[in-house]
Amino acid sequence: SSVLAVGIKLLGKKGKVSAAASLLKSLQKEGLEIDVYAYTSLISAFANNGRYRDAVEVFKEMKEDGCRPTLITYNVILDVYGKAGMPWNKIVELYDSMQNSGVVPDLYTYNTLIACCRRGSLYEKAADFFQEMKSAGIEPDKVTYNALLDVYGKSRRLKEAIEVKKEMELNGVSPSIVSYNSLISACARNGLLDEAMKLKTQMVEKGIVPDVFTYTTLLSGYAKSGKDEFAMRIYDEMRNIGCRPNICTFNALIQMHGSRSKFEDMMKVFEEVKKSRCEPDIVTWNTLLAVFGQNGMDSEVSGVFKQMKRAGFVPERDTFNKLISAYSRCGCFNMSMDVYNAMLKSGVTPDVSTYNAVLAALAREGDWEQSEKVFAEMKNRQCKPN
RNA sequence: UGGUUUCUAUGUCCC
Repeated sequence: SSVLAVGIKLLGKKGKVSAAASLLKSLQKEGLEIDVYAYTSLISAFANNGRYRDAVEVFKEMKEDGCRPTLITYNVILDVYGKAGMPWNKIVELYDSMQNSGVVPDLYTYNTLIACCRRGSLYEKAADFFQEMKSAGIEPDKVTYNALLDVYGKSRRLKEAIEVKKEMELNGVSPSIVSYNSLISACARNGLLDEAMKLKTQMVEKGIVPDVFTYTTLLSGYAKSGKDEFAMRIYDEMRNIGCRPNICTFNALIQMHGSRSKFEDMMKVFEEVKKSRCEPDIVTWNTLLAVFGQNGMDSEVSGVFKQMKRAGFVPERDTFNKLISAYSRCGCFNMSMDVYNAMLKSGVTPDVSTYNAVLAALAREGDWEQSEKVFAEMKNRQCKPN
């Protein structure tokens, strides 16, 4: 069975996580008892491939199978809950059940819990966990500080984020490239590009070389502030110093040009992606869909959707949401509803954004009868209107 | 430590 865990891990690393899952299933059918290592590896494999729902399913199955989760299993699934954007009470429930079954949280647990607080700007909760771990005698490490710093940054608490940087320095943990990138991102998010550039200078003075994260953050920050020339200057600088743009960098450029309706520049970047031995990812496809959708270019939307599927992408909820909205904005009401039905058929659960997009489409069409039905269905499915 | 876990960048519905 240890062999199984290693096999699952290897398949997961290659992105063949479905194969890993069926391997486990078939061995189980043959009567092999699946151990906690194998289950945990599979959960982890799903998580690394972004398939959080499947990861949670495996966690449920392992418990039904009578297999007791270990500390590591809990740590992995906590991370999954955070990345999947599970509601906070679910995360707390999991943390409680972990402790109730006698599993003692470790450094990783706390780091993961703090990282979970980034969603929803739960900086007070993060601070509580930070205290709790210290009371439990666990020394925060660089990941702890960086996670906490990032929570503050994402909660628009720049001052507190900077305080964390000071505190880590006082405790003998030097801010790393992650710390700087996180702070730069926090500044950029608040439109403080001058501050962001100062931090970049500071990191260089400390001997830290800006990386593709740094540059992409700054590029997108300038783009969002409407300072396209500065954004392009950043892009030039990164290439001049030999920092290779990756798919995230290209996506930021595609978004920048697209939002200015500079379709030719946008498609040039899209071509550049292929030239650079990069593969378009789900963000690339969703960005293109959104841009064409918002500009009423329905044949382009369909073309992109086809290309995306040809490239082997299985549309997820985000994509469906964007398509529903895109077709509706293009005046293609029927197409928009077809997408909604296709989404339901493929087993993807609508979320509040889906319902908002569908309701908006129905509103544009003036179909208030149907929209009342959808609104009722939304409440039936326990989906809270916002 | 038999193998599995934690931190930073790009896209996001409605208004």
